[in-house]
Amino acid sequence: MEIVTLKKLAELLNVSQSSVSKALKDSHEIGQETKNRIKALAQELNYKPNASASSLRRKSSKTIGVVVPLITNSFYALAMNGIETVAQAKDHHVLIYLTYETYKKEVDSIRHLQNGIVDGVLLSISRGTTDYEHLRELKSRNIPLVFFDRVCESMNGPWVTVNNHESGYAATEHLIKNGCKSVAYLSFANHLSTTGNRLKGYLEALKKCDLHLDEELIIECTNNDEENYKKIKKLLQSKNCPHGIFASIERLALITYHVCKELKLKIPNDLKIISFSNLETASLLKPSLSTMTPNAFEIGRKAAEILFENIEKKNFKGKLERITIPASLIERESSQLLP
Amino acid sequence: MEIVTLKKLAELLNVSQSSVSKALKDSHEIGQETKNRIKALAQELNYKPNASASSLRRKSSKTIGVVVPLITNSFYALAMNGIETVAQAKDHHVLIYLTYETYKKEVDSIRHLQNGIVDGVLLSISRGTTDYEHLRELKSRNIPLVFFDRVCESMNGPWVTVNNHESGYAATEHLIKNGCKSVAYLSFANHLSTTGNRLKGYLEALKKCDLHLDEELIIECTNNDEENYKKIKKLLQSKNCPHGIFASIERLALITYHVCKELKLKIPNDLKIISFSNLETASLLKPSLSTMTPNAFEIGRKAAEILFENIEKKNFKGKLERITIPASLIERESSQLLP
DNA sequence: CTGTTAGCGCTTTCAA
DNA sequence: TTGAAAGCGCTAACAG
Repeated sequence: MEIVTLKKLAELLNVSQSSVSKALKDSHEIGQETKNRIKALAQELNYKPNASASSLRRKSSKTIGVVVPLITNSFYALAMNGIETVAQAKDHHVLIYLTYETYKKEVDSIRHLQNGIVDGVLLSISRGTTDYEHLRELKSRNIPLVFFDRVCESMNGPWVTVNNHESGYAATEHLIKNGCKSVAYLSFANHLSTTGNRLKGYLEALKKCDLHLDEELIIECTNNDEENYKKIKKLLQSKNCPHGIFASIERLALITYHVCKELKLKIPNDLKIISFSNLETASLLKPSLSTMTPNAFEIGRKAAEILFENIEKKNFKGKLERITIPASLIERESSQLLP
Repeated sequence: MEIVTLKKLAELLNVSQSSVSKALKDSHEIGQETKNRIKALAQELNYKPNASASSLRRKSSKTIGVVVPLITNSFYALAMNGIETVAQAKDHHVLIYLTYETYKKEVDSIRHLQNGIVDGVLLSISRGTTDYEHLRELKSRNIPLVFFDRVCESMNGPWVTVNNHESGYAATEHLIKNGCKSVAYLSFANHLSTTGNRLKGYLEALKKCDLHLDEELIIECTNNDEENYKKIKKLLQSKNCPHGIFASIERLALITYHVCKELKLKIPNDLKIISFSNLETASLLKPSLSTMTPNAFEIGRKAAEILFENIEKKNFKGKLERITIPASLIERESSQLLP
């Protein structure tokens, strides 16, 4: 089966290619009569505009790109829904790129997006990224960029994220109030704006509550879950074993649950836990997991909204929107105060 | 900042545009000397090939599209990893489209993919899809299509999926062997190849085990979780309350857990549960959830592999690959045989 | 080894 | 209201 192009339609109808193009876009320059004929044939032959050609020409594509580190993280899955809601209203497609927390894939993705393929980009930077040249390139091509969740504080761009510092503070304070005399922090990539600020909140809470800061209670976790498991196990077996654990990301809380199972530690009796998380099953776990829960949907929605503002008035230098949306502390069994 | 194109590089270096193009592709037609000069300048000026232009010209884009109903489902999140592994090896990008279980978004996505933007498509069809015209269009444009997970049995295409019938049988039989005299099936869109075949397996197991088939124990669930909650609650409150429940998808098992919590039903004492699921937290739930677990990564990996076979020998009519990968029965507390 | 040339399919002046 | 023509940036066949 032959592929139908504007040219072919034009030949078949004995009109010019440009008339066909205009007619299909409902341009006022074309008479109703001709429009109808053209549209009818296009429909019949199942004409589909070639996306590459039109974006090459127009340098715009009715598509936005979303670049995220992982999708096995409930936060991103939910944020995506918020993004989609807006994109749909604006009649744009959404392309998702996964970076798997690596710098290389992030650069690749941004580069792929750099030419005509999208009108704007939403990005949550990956763990491996410390250099931002690829983002500057993107901006230098006038492709609007909005950070969400993990933002780049050293770049001059709009963003939407969680109130990480305050929430980190609140989570730690919650554990202390519920009786923990020592609290460990399971860290993940402290250079990231999210987990880095959660750490700051943790430190601040220790100070305010007059708890001694023990460096050994700050566990540096990575993408390697087996290692994380070992580190956490070691912590919980040491005589330095803390009363409470604050996990900076949900994966680490789950690993802690597994370790406790192995070591037969009772939560919250032997150890209290709270975690940043959007996990749907938090309330069904044994014991149910106390969480600091970001409003993922809203963060996605708002970021997309700002992106479209930037796309629509590309040349207008508006104010720099940087929005912080509070997370909610949801107290469940894992951090319960015991009688 | 000016955008750098091949033409500009050519002018600056006093060579032809085609030489630049070839040099950057490391063509053997170009001398080492010239190559070096060209590459150096390209690097310096931060040249980025225009993806639209080159795919318009080559009619190939080094990109594949993956269209899935949802990403808040751990199966798809994991399958994506398998797909990515292959795509990466083949030096292709992956674009993800979410259909949110709707026919409209599936058609939109497939149409968007229909021109030049991708070299091939992986698809798990959405709940709302019953008409396949959009897929025929895709094929008529010679864009290879491979189904994964939810396949379209009435279309003549390759696929990779779970052994749904057998697994449905095994899950049901497992409940019966562990003492359930009656088993309910939480269905979801029986017209889908996955859940439809699970239902068949369920029915077959009832028959083989001489259990009476009670139509009222087949609960038709939808995308509306509130309604699903009500339906399941009604089932568990009725005098017809089954001994066991087999959930066709993981969301429904979680809802059942919530209902049991509300009704203070003890699992597995009052009710045993097993579910199709790739949920990471299955073993941490209270009680831990018995699952029939598809090999999501492998399904994604294999589907991508077949897609690339199709892309690479586009005109070769190879055999139609239709692969079934077995799921694993993982017995946990929720379906335990009681003493 | 290097360059010339002709488009890919579409949009957009500008002229009729 | 319609059409002619130029060109987006790149590739590839062909010539030198």
